[in-house]
Amino acid sequence: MRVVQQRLDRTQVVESAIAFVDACGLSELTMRRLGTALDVEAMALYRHVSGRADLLEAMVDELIDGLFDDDLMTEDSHSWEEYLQRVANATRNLAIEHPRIFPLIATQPPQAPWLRPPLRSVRWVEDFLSSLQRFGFADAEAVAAYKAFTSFLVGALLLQAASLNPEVIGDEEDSSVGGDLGEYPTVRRLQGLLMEDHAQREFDDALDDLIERIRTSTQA
Amino acid sequence: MRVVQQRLDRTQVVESAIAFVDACGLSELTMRRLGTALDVEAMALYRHVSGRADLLEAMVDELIDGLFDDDLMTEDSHSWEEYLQRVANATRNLAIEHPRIFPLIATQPPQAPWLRPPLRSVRWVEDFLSSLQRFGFADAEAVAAYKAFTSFLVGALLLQAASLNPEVIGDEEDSSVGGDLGEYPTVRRLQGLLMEDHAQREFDDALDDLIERIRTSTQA
DNA sequence: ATGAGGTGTTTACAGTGTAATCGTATTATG
DNA sequence: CATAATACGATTACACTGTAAACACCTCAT
Repeated sequence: MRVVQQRLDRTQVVESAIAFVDACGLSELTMRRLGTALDVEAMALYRHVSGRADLLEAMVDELIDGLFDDDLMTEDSHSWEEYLQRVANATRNLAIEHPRIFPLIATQPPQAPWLRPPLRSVRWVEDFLSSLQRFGFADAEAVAAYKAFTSFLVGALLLQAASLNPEVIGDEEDSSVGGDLGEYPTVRRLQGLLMEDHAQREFDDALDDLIERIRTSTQA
Repeated sequence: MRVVQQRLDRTQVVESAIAFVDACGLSELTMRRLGTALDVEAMALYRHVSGRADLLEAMVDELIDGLFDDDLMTEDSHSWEEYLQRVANATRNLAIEHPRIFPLIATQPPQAPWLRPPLRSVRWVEDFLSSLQRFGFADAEAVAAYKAFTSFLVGALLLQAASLNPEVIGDEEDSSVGGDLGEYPTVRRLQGLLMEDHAQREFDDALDDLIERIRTSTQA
């Protein structure tokens, strides 16, 4: 966690907070506890962070801007379809690596009303829109694609992250998870199918379909 | 809020909590404050609710089960497409009427791992699956539709609710919301388009597309 | 009338975010 | 290098949170 180091750093605070939430969950994150994790009194954090709200915002910003460093993002795309696929999978990796923080990314009020989670930084919107325009998208088409794409990501990945969350209630191995299910015959019959995990395939299918939708919408 | 009444009621507690969050936001909801809103000491709430977490869960359950009472849900659908449209629009109404609670609906860990927000009650899954099967869906098709449909709803409506949230940061009337935007020429040029609100149309379009996707996927 | 639960109140306590103040270590300036 | 300025962490303090425990009352079946 914290090595021998004399001076604290905002980056260090934020990264430790991310690690802490990954390990213990968001509700366990406390200024005092994060302080002891950094071997520092709680009030020391306020030199680098204006408060808990600012810390949460900084964690989200850190992760979202860290997306640019994903391997998928380091090389250029040769088509807008490839670009969308790279961004989608990089974001998916993020959701899988930080399932307890992703709800925050999806939920925290953005800095401007037109910034949409999870691509909620001006830098990302610039990259997204300019990339699509580089491949011939008109203004309105690029903006429409941004909105549709962010909606898709939030929907697919928030539920993916939820399924990875350790604090989900019913994870007994019993097949009759919810109790009797006596009045719900269809659910009981299909429970096996409901529990099957095809998240990766469903994600890819939905993404392919979104790409197809964007394609026909820009051709028209 | 609370009329003259001698005995408190769990329903009353939960409904008051919903009204309180609608009015003041989730972070303002406090046992003490909800108590005074009900003209009661905070500890009295614990007779009807086992704690704050239980209260939040009860609020979500109340709203989700209340979906069945929406006008759109009272009459039967004559096709699975119509059913999906009714459920989608009823949920959309819910998100619009309670934008400050919808993040909770989308985020709160479900009672079983195979329950997906926002249709996160066994009763709703039963209704959804059995309805689709009534229109000829095979087992796996109905389950796949449930997963795709819930992802769509969460993505579209969480961002819709966020845009309605009063606590969004930048709502100055200034057109240069985020600051300079000097290094982001595309964003600056398209900012007007980004701020335009076509939520209803985008929702309908995405829903139509999802329906089309489900149709072709079940025919194959 | 009498007992027994159920319901609201009071008191109490550990834990939270954070404002204010105070030394000290670090850095900038001569 | 010496000194002044500043940044940083520690300490203390306070209002507020969720909730456990004990208490008093009201309601109601017997």
